[in-house]
Amino acid sequence: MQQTLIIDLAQHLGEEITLKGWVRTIRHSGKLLFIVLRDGTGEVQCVAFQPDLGEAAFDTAKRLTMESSLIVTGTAKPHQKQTGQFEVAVKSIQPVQIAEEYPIGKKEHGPDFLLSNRHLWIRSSKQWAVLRIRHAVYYAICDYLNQNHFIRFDSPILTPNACEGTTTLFELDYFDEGKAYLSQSGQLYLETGIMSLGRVYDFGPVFRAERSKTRKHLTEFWMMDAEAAFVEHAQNMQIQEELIRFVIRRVLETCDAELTLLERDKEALRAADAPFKIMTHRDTIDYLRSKGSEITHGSDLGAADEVLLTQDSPVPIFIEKWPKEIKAFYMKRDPNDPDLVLGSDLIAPEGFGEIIGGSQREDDYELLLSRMKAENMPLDDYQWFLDLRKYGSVPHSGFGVGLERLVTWMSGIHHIRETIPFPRMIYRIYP
RNA sequence: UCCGGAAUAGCUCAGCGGUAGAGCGGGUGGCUGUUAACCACUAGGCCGGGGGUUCGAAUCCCUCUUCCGGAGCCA
Repeated sequence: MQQTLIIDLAQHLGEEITLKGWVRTIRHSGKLLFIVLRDGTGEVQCVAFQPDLGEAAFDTAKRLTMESSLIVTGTAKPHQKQTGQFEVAVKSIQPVQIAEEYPIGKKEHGPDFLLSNRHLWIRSSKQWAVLRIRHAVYYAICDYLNQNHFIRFDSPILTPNACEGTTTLFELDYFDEGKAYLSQSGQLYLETGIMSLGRVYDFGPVFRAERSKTRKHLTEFWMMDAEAAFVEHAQNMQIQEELIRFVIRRVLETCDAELTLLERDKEALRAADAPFKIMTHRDTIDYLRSKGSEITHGSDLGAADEVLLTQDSPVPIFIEKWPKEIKAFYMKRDPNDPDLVLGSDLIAPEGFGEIIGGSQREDDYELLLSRMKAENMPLDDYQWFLDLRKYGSVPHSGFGVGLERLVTWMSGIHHIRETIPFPRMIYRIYP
C-alpha cells in the first residue's frame, strides 16, 4: 500500500492509510498500545487495540522498542483526547527492524554524550526542528537572491591564498604546487564574478582554524557571500536588511510548528521584521560606554558588548564606518575620513551576536595596492585580484552571512553546534 | 591559548574518610486512553588512568587524560 506522510494526514481523515517510520515512544496499558510514530515529516499517535489486531500480532507489536522501524496500517481520525490533533486507529503493524536498546532516552543528557551520538541525536524532536529551520533559512536566502538577480557563482574551496590573514587557515599539501588552504571565504573570487555577471553569490562551507571555544564558533560553517557591482555602502546595508527580513518572514510562515516545539519567542522574531538601526562605530562605542562598558574607541566589540548593545533593541543593528586598522585590507576608505572604512557588521538582537559582515570594496588600484603593501601581503599571489581594478573597475560591495549564526537566532537555541548536522569544533571531529 | 568547573550503572545524577545508591533506560509480569504513563519484581559497577596520605579512599593530596562553561578571534 502507498505510503501516506504524517504531514498530509489531515487530507486522509476517515481513510485507511499506511504510515512508515520509527517509534518515538511506546506505551501499553493492558489491551491498548500507544505508539508515537515519526516519519520525518511529523509525529502521530497510533493506537492499537488487542482484539482488533489479534493476540499474536498484538504481542509482537508490544515488543517494539524505541526507534524500531515499522509500517502501520490503520484509519486516520481526530485525536480522541486532544482537539486539533490526529491519531491513527491501527489495523496492522509490521515491524521492519526491532531496534537495540537506544542510547538516547527520554530524560536529559549531557552535551558530550549527545555530541558523541550526534548521528542519533539528530532524530530528537528539537534537533529535527532546528534542522528543518536550517533548511528553510537556506532556501529563503537563495530565493531572495535569485529574485533579485544575483547569480550563483561557486567559489573554490581549495585556494592558494588567504582571504583575511593567514593565522586561521587549515593548510594542506597540494601536489607539487606547495601549500593549499581550505577557503575562509569566497569573497575575493566573487569580486571577479560581478565583472561578468553583475550580481553573484556563493553558498558553501568555509573553514577557520581559530582556536575559538565559544557557543558562536565552528571550525567548519556555511557562509553565503554576496557581491554586487555598482552597489555602494548604503545600498549594501539595504540589501542585507531586505534579505534578513525576508528570511524572518519565511521562517515565521513555514516553520510555525518547529518554532513552537523549540519554544521560540515568535513575537521577538516578528518584532525584528522592522527597519534596522544603523549606528557608526564611534557612536556605538559612546553608547556602550554610557551603559557601563569599558570598551575604548578604535577597538572591536566583545561578546558582552554585543549583548549590551542589542538588549533594548527589537531589531538588528548595523555598526558601520569602522577604524581601518581593525578591518580587512579590501574595505573601501571612507571619503569623508581616511581613518575609517565603509564596512558594516550586522548584530542580531537578543544577544545572538554578529550575523553579517559586509563592506564596500576598495576599487582604486593604487589605494588597494598601498593597503596590501602596508600589510605585507604577497602581491604575486593576489595579482589576479588587483587586475580587477585595472580592467573596468567599478564601485562594488558585498557581505557574508553566517548560516549557522542566523539559524541559531531564528531557532532561539543556545549553542551553534546544534544548527549543523555534524558540528566541527576545536576539540571535536567525530562523528 | 588563557581562566574556571566536572569525571560514580547504558544515560542523568546523589553519596564527600568506614558494606556502592536513586530516577530513567533494559528484562519479566499486571492494567481498555496512555502523554517523560503507572504498579510490582529483576539484571546491571575497575567510582576516568597513574601515584601518594591513611588501619581504611568513590570521598583527602599530586599528576595525566577527557569533557563542559567562559574569554580572546570571528560569521
